[in-house]
Amino acid sequence: MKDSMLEKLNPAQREAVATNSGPLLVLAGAGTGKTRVVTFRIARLISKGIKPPRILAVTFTNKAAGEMQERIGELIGKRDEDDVPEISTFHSLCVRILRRQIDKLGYPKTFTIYDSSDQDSVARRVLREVSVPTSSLQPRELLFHISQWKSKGIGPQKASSHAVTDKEHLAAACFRRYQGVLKTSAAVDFDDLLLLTEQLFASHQDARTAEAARFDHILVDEYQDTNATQYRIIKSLASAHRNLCVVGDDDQSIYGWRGAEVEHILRFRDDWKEAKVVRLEENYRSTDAILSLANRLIRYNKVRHDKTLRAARPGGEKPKIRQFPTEADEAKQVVADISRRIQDTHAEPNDFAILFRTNEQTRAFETELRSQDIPYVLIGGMSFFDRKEVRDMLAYFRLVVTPEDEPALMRVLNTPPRGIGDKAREALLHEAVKNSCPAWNVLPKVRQLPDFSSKAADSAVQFLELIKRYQAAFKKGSLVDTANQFIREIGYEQEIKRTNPDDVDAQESRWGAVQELVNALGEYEGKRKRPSMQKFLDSIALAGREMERDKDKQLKRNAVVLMTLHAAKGLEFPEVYMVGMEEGILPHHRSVNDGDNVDEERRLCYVGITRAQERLTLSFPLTRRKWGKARDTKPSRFLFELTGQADNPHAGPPAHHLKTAAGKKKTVSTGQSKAGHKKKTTAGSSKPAKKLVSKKLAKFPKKSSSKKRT
DNA sequence: GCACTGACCGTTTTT
DNA sequence: CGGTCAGTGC
Repeated sequence: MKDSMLEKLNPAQREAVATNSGPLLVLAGAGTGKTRVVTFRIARLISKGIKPPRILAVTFTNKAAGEMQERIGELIGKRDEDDVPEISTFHSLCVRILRRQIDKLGYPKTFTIYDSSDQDSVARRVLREVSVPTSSLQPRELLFHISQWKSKGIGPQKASSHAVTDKEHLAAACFRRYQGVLKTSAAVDFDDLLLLTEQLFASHQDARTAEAARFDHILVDEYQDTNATQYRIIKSLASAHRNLCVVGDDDQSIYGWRGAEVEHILRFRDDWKEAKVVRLEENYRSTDAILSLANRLIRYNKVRHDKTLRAARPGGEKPKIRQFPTEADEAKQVVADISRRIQDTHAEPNDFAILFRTNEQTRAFETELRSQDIPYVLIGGMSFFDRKEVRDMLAYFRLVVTPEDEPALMRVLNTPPRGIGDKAREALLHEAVKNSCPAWNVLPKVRQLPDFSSKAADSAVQFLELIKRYQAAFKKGSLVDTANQFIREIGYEQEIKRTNPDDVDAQESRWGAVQELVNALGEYEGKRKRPSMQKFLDSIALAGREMERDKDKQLKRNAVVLMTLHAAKGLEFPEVYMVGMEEGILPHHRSVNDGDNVDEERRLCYVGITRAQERLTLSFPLTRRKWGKARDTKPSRFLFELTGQADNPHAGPPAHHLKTAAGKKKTVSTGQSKAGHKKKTTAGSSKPAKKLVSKKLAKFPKKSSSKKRT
């Protein structure tokens, strides 16, 4: 990269990019060119003579990592696989460290990574073993507490001293056992990846220095979402050279529920006293009309760095607020609107994003998009890797790599059925617990267990032989060929046919998924220099739902994007639809009821609004079906805040204004005009604004917005 | 040991 | 409404 490229940046951005060494804090609002600064900075360091592998950039999602990699590639030209900066998520970074060092903590190097369903099965087992009825502590709750502790760096030994409620004490007691099961199963969960890395650094100075010495420069994106463990890992890695650049925005902190603490970004200079601070406050992404809504909304948050983003793009189309009778109508009209825009304007499907608070909301929109033949991508949600047949195959693969993996063993021990039933399975587990060894180690001895019939024992031994044979085979031959042979020998295709006797569609779809998985393995194998099943499984565990196969990529390149607000962080779209803007959804009722998390919901809303570049539509249905029954909804409080209608709830916006606005224009427009209306009619009503507005809005359901602007 | 049936219950967000 | 799980019959 040439220094002349710095001219493309504004002074603040240039300052951030051109700082060569020492700690640097970039406080960057939404759309101020954060990612650009990070990528330019990396490119510049390389041009100043830093070897690319000496640079570590940490991102929050795999998607962000991939995009950054691509942009840096554009800036510095394509390089050899071994001569690029390490750009990864916290979790991938920790996996790499642990694959090198975990034996120091007494784990085998072939550990597996458990996903939430594996965790769930461990939790259930633990609760049963200590005979805790699920009425006093549910597996979910246990996992929730464990995860909370782990994200604060609290291990099983320390947990009980942090427990307050009865459930927490119970959970703390189970925590030790849970961790024990994981260890004997040679497994780590997502939180362990971070926690164990931190523990490794704390207890093994040599490992810490060795890992820290790999890098000269560290950059962390989305720093506001860093939790205590992540913070300490970064501190360990950067403390020697102190070339640490963190970039973030406290207004976009939306992972508090996962242990993220905004304090880390607010108190950066406590630990890095000489840190330079650069603020980016000029927003290039959104029009002024959109940005002023966002600014108005976020001011309702009490605790924040006070800052106001300036819009570099004046004017713009006024954002719309729309309401519909039901959520089905909402989906229909939003999709119709998109379809119309694609036909009438130059807009392409990938100019649009539909953003949700919860994954469950996507269904209606998917159906609608499919029936309108508009291509779409659903980010997150139920993925290919959640399908039963895919999970089955992956369990077989996992077992080959890590036979101690108990959930994998339990999953496939009798899939397809080979006569090993509940009784035998219980006996196997019981024996494993008794000897505190992996269930796998019991398999050779099942003939001695009275609860194993000779038939079950025969099957178990045969199963053992099968896995052992393929352990050897996968080490020698090509992954794909071996996998195909493995699957044939398992007899999975016949099993699919047997369990779906009259449903050819289901048979094809299931078997197709198995073949897709093998294809993915093939693509992986073709791309890597040193492919291994273990690394393939790692990438699925870490990237999982975002892992796209090349074929999908082509297909979905130009598609409407459906995703949650959380998943939308860091992205931008010309046209954004935020749907389900109602109380109970955004803010989510769990955030309102269990604690004071409305501020985080407000930030979530803020993140959504600031994704939009040109055009923003907020909508909600007047009723929502839940468990088969339709229930009335209330518009989200954020709608009142961002339109300025919540400032004085007792004066409230006048009825006649809303009537005209909603009736004539068939849309409640937002923006500057509001102030005028509001002023001249404050005398109108003594009712709280919310009630009034919601009532008035309710009178004009299902009217599509007109083109009229204010 | 295995498949089918009805009662129950109710998901925030993610690596 | 739709997925999960315990209980029942073969």
